[in-house]
Order: sequence, then structure tokens, then C-alpha cells
Amino acid sequence: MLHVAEAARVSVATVSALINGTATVSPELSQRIEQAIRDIGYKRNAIARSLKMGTTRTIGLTVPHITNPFFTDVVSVIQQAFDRAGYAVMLCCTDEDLNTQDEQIRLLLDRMVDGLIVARVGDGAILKRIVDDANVPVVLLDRLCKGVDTDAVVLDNQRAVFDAITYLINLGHRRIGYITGTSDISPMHDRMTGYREALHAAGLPIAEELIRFGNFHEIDGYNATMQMLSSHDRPSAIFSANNPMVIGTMKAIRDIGLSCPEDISVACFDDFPWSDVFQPQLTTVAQPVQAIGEQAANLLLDRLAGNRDAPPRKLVLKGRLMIRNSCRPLGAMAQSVSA
Amino acid sequence: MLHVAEAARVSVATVSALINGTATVSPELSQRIEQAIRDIGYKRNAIARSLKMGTTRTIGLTVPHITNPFFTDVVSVIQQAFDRAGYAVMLCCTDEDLNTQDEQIRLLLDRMVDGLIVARVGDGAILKRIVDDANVPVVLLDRLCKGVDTDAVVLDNQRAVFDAITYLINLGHRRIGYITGTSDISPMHDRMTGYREALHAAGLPIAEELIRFGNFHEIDGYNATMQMLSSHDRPSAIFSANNPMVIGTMKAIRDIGLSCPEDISVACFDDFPWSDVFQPQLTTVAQPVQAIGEQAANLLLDRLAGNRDAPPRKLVLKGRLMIRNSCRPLGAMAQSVSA
DNA sequence: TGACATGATCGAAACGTTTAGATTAGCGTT
DNA sequence: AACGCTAATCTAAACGTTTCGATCATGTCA
Repeated sequence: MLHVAEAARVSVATVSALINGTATVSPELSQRIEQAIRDIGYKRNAIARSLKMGTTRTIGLTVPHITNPFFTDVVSVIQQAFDRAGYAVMLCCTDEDLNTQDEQIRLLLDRMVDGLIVARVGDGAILKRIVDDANVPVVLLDRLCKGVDTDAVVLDNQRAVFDAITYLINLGHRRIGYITGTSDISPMHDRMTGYREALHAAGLPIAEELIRFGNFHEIDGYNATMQMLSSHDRPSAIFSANNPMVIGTMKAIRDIGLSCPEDISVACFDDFPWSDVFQPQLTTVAQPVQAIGEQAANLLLDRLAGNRDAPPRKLVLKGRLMIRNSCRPLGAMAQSVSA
Repeated sequence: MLHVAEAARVSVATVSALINGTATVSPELSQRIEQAIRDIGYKRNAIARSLKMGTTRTIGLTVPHITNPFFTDVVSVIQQAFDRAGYAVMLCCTDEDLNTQDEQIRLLLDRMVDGLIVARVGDGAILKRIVDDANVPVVLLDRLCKGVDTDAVVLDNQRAVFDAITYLINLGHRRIGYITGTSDISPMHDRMTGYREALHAAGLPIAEELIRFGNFHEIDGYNATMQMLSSHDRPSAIFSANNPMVIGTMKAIRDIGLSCPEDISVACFDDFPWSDVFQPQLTTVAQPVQAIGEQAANLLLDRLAGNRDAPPRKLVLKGRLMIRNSCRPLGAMAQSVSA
């Protein structure tokens, strides 16, 4: 900018005024300055600007796994929204590790991001402390977090799973296996509640041996399914509360020599683009990924636009049960299948 | 930092020296400073540091679509690699739009990223100019770019498709449909060459009506497939040079009342996690996503570590044909199927 | 004792912006 | 002619670091 100013024989203040339109500058000088900018190929240094302005027009986004199709889609939507608004987004993946995420958030805050969208991988104690003294707006994505009282957009997980399990029950299923991630994050907790309530509402007993915990990965779904299927009294249906794990479930079913839906019905959380072209077409709970991403972006953009001290807003969206052909009615066959 | 210095009754220079270990500071002062840092909760401002140092420890990554499973995986790997190295990554998605990408690259350079990884969506003219005068190391990902002579990691696309098409030919297929993205980007061009060469090597004619161009999206694959399948002399196999488009292909096959592989064989580029659990299990060309991501990251990290004027390095990796059950042998049935 | 090397600490400039406040010129009023 | 007002421009401080060179105390050696 100094060089531009010299070349145009004006002060840097005038150059700045012209570039930002913060003051009127005469047509004559404007022209000289613009010419100089072109000649020199000047680009404003956003870092220097950030230092002075205290804002970077950059936000941080941290999610557990970008390869989970739910997060893939949501990240994509969020990225586009902020792109449109002239913000850059720094992306971090956490691999469900709490310390990693804390570290990443610190890194992002060091870099002075203007805001943060976080799908929290664990409890909120440290998160709360970190963001409290950084004084940066945060919106929680997908997962609520005890003690962190900020904007959030989540799904009505309990209801979504309640509906899915009720659907299975109505098909005649009585023993329904349930595979979930560790329940210390809110969606897993709520989904589990939905499962229990659905059984309860139908007057069915809850068989604890049909509830298996994994760590969100395919292999965990595989192992859990293997265990359930090799028991003497196996379930007639399995619901996977997490998308990557359902792949493991399908592989286990295949490896054990059964087939879906003939021998066992399967449904899971999170839809994916392939779900209705291959067989079996999985019955899933689809999240409104577009809306989730947009709402999260909007909440944060609103804070960034200056609306700092509105009370925290919590958006709860509805899931949608996509009924396909991976679950079959049991009827009179119930006895033989679950035997 | 000023506050820390005051609280510890030392100069800012000393604080800086201690934090960065750039000079020895006495145990006594060290302790006072560390105490002050803790008391105040001081965090170094990375923006100010970047301004002074001329480096941000941030890189820019721009890809066409994060929802394309190939890019999903590669982005994930790259993100992890830079995370380990203490770099942040700014992610941009381009939606295959050239102007958008140019704009994003400018945005990234304004923010003084230390390096750039780009999966270029179009020709390189502007890219070359942009990076030339920014003097920032660039590595091209997945796609080469005429005139941009930098580090790159790509697949041997021609060979990969050659092998896949040859496989189909060996199964007895003679009329093989080919669906591709616009051929002005290098992988699409090379894959097409592989297709033509495979037919040529087998002494088969190239039927131009069996080659269809789309814009990388599911709908394009759908339309292209619809057209091919409703012709009087339809192909017995279809190869999709792009993953999202193959979904469209499968939907078209379903909608038109055919089934795969009984009525028509299908293979495509890019593997995905679901490919071997659902039916049909798609035969695909798998890219070594892990290696691609790691190599790209390593190339850039090497430049960032100071190895600036080594000549451009171009890494060409091999694809792997994953043979499953979506392509069936034709043998004596060839006539009736292609009729 | 004086000269000198060594080690610890500090002062101040620099990175490239923005912006408050000062300065100047031009103009219309009285 | 003197005055004030407005619009255009400039000067200089500030943002929070890093780092060069200066300063100063201490110990070593002749």
C-alpha cells in the first residue's frame, strides 16, 4: 500500500479510504490510485487488516469425521454458505478424540477466527472454559453439550428413533437389536432414549443384551452385529444409530451367511445418496442436512453481524423416516425367524 | 504480551524470547514470566505473529466437490496430515466453476496462506498468473493443468481405464457405453484416451454415440444413461468415468426396468465404502486415496520446509480395478443382449 | 587493575493496515 | 475582507508480535 501511495503521490490514508470507500476521494486522485494499484498489482494484506480490525472473516469448523456422510454434507453446505458471505472456513477433523478437538479449538482461536461451529466430541467443561475467555460466538452442531449454553442446531433424535423403532414394531418385530456410539454425547443418548421409549410404549421388554456400544467405526458395527447374531436368541431386526457402523452390520450379516431383509431386517440413522439404488435399499432416518447446515451458518452469521447478546437459540429439526425395503414384515413367521 | 511483560516486570522482548526459545532467559525471570502468563491467561496472537513473520502456518485447499467420495477421502487425509504438522487448512469447494475457484484462490492468497493444494476445475491460465505473482508453493491434486508447472499428484488415469475397459472386453462385451465429465480437465481427457485405446487394442470400433458427456452430477449420469438405453442398439455395458454420475446411471437402469448385471453391466471410477455390501457390488477403479492425500501433503510440506527451488515433482499413482459382481460375462448371449 | 569476552536483558523499529484528528483549500455569507 | 463551513487530504498512532543491535553486569585473563 505504501508503494501504491508513493506511485500515486498520495498518502496511504487516501489509498485506504479509496479502497474501503470510507471517505470520499476526488476523481483525480481516485484515478491515479487505481492506476497505481493496477501497475503494481497491489493486493490488500488481509493479515495486517485483521490485526488492526480485530476480525479475520474466517470461521472455524470442527467435526468428528468428514467421511461420515452426514458430516460430509453438512460441512459442504456450511462451507458454501460462508463462502457466499465472504468468509473463509478452517476445517478440523477430530476423529472423536476429545483432546484433539480441544487442541484444534485452541489453534483456531489463536488464529483469531471470528466464530466457531463445533460438533463436540465429548463433554463441554473445557470447551466452555476455552470459549468463555476467547469471547467468540459458538454454535453447536448436531450435538448439545452440558454447560455450554450457546446457539445450537440439532435433530429431534429421540423422536426420530422412536418413530423408526415403532415402525419396526408395527412390522411385527419384537427383538430389535440396537447398535450405538458411546452415549456420552447427546444424540446417542437421545436416540437410545427413543429406542427404549418405543419398546416401552409397545409394552415390549428391553433386552439389555440387544444393546451394543461401539466407537462409531465400521469395525465396531461389525463386531457388535457378529455378537448379536451368533447368540442363540438373535434379534429379527437391527437398528444402527450411526451410519458408518451400519456398513459393518451389513458386512457381518453377509459374512455370517444371512441375508437382509430375508433373515434379518436393518435400518439405520443417516441417509446417503446410494441408499435407493442398491439392494437392499436401506430404510434410514434422513436428517435435513441442507437445513441443518444452513441454519447453523445463519445462526453464526447473525452473531457475526453484531447480534451478540441475544439469548442462545436452540433449533431442533425433525428427521424423516425413509422407508425402503431393508425391513420385512414378520407376521406369522415371527417365531421361526427369531428362533 | 505487553501485559505479561508488565506483570513480570520484564520487557516484551524477554517474554518473546522465552516463549519462542530464541534466547536464553534466566530461571528467575522465566519463572516470573510463566507465572504471569498463567495468571493472565495469555495466548499468543497468531495474526500479529503472521504479520511480522510473513507466514501463517495455514494452507488453502480447493476441490470441486467435497461430496464426491474421492475428494471426501482425500480432503480428510490431507487435513489430518497438516493437522499433525501444526498447520490449519482452509477448505473451499468450487462446484466445478472456474470463476468461483479463481475467486477462492484469490481469497486464500489475500489471507496469506503459506501454500495451496488445488484440484483445478478448468484451464490454468489464470491460476498460473495468480500464483506466479503470489509466489506461494502450489501442488496440483488429481488434475494437471496446462501451463502450471508445479508439484502434482495424479493417477495414471489412462492406464486405469484401459484396464477396466479391457476387463469388460474380455468378458465378451463389444458395445461399451462411456459416460464422462467435460474433457477439458486432464483426468477426463486421459480416461477417455484409455477407453479409446482399449477398444482400439481389441480391434473394436469406436461408436461415438456411446460416448456421452455430463457435468459430473448424478442427473447428468441419469440423462446420459437414459439416452443410451433407449436407443435401438443399446450397449451391453456402461462405464462411468466419474463416481457421482454412476448413481444416475443406476437409477436410470432401474427406472427403465432393467437390472444390473443381468441386463446391463456397470463399472465406474472411484471406489466407495459401501461398494461391497450392497447388490450389485459395483466393479470400480479404486484410487489410492490415502497415498494421494499423503503425497500431496508431503510435497507441500517439503516446500514449506524450505525446499523451494527443487524442480517440479510429478507423482503418478496407479489405480486398482476392484472386480465385483456388477459386470457379467456375455459369451454366447452377446447377440441377444445387445439386440 | 584494566581489557575483554560472555550472557542476560532491554529499547525500538518493523510488519501492513485503519482511523482519529489535524491541516488545508475552496467557497459562500455577512 | 473576515469569517466559518465543508470537503479533501494528510500525519501519526495503534494493532501485537519478532528481532536487531545496544546496554549492562559479571567473570576471566594477563
